[in-house]
Amino acid sequence: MSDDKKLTTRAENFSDWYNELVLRAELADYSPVRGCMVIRPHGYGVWERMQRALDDMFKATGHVNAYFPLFIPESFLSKEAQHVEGFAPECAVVTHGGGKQLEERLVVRPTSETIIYSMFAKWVQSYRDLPLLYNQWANVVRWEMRTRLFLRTMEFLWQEGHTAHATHDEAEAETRRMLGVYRDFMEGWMAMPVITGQKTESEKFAGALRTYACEAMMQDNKALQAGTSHNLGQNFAKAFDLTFQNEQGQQDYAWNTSWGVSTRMIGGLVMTHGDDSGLRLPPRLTPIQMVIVPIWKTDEERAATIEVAKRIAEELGSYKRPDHERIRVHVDDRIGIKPGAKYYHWELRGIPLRLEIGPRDLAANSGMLARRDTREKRSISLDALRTELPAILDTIQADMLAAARARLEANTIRERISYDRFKEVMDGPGAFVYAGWNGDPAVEARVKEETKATIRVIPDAEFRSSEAPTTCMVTGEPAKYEVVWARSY
RNA sequence: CGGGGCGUAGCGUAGCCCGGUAUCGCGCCUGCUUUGGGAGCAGGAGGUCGCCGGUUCGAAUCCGGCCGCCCCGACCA
Repeated sequence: MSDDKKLTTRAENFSDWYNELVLRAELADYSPVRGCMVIRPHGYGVWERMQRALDDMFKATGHVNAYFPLFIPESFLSKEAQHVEGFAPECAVVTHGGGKQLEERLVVRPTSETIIYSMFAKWVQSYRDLPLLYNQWANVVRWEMRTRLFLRTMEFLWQEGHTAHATHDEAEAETRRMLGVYRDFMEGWMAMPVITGQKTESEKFAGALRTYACEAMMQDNKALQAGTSHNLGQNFAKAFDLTFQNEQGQQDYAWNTSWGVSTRMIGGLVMTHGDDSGLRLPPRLTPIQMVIVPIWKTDEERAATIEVAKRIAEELGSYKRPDHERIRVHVDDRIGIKPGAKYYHWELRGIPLRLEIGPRDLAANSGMLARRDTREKRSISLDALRTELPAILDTIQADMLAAARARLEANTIRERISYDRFKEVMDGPGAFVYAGWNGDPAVEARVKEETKATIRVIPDAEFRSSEAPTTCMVTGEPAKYEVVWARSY
């Protein structure tokens, strides 16, 4: 795809901007199958970085990976009433195989609770077998009516954690622990600040006791649910006869949790950090951290600058360097393309650093280093790259989080506002609005109907306002909770 | 599934009302000259005009049907 045209700006049309950016930065493309996308190497490279970081965090919190089948017997889904009600309408179902109609239809997993807990039931007899702390990296299918690249596709990639515990409290602690892992990942790796909290009844997972979520604010001030963690109670254990003998010798149902994040996070990354020149990738997740653009006039200069560039790339990226000192460098040695065109190319793709090396630099053993996030450009000694780059990348990572956090705060409303004012805000610029709620689902439904805004979360303590709201924004009745309202993806 | 828009070369488009097999830009290929913020010139390749049918001597264009995609709604990670 060509790089020569300007992007639609975010102000002109945020939605067009997003679609164009995803396509032109070569993160993904539309596929021949409606609602399904192809994740291209640049996008998949980001996903691989995400997987690696998260997988390390899961392992460090005691989890192990396993893999369960893509196909689930249709009857499994029906065993948990809420679950089937929530997922049946969006399931793809296999009716034929090998040219014959199947005796029992197979559902293509929309999520794997049922098949995983059916297996857990086989493996657990005693409290000594607990907890089971499993995770799987997989694809799932949900037959969506309306799709958008990364944000909602019919097939998507994710990880789903599934655990079984002896007590409610252990399961609750696990649910909260993994929500914290997600938050750490989103803030520490994606540089995307989130609000954590509990979902209301109407927004919780089908079959869960409680659902917790990480909500991030996109640049159009809409919320993106970026990760969820569910305390499933004993609902699935009862449906799949997942029982164990406890210390007292009695049979008891296990307590389950499940938690997941998906390729949707890549959409969140784009809408958190992208600008009108293209993508901006945080250093910890970008497939390429620095691109070197050699500049020359003569053949001799070309040979010399490319040679130096390649030597630097090899040194900095050597597998012999310790992991935290290794820099992912790409040399753009394409011939016949002017340096300026290369700058635009890599800026569109969000590469955090660009090093320009021309004949003048070579003579001084230096290069021009440009930051994608701030567009700052300065001279740097080539000998200093090795020692300085890790700190520069850390700075970019931190600055991107700080900028995103400042934007979140600038578009958050905490002062008491009237419901009329709330409607204006939602119809206008949008915001995260902290307000009192009387706890009535009917009020929630009415606000959604009238403003398209929903309660994103009942925020965790650290996010709540210093002075709790006393009245419901909509009815004026005493407030039961402080909640965060916003339109969402 | 309701509302709106659109299908012409890899991408974006003109032509369609007033039928005569296709315009322009970008990209791509070759050569030469270029290369510190989107190169220039010359030559060249690439299209069953979404699909099926109808009208006609003749259809990108008119008529009927179908399919697909995008956007807005209901649903949703």
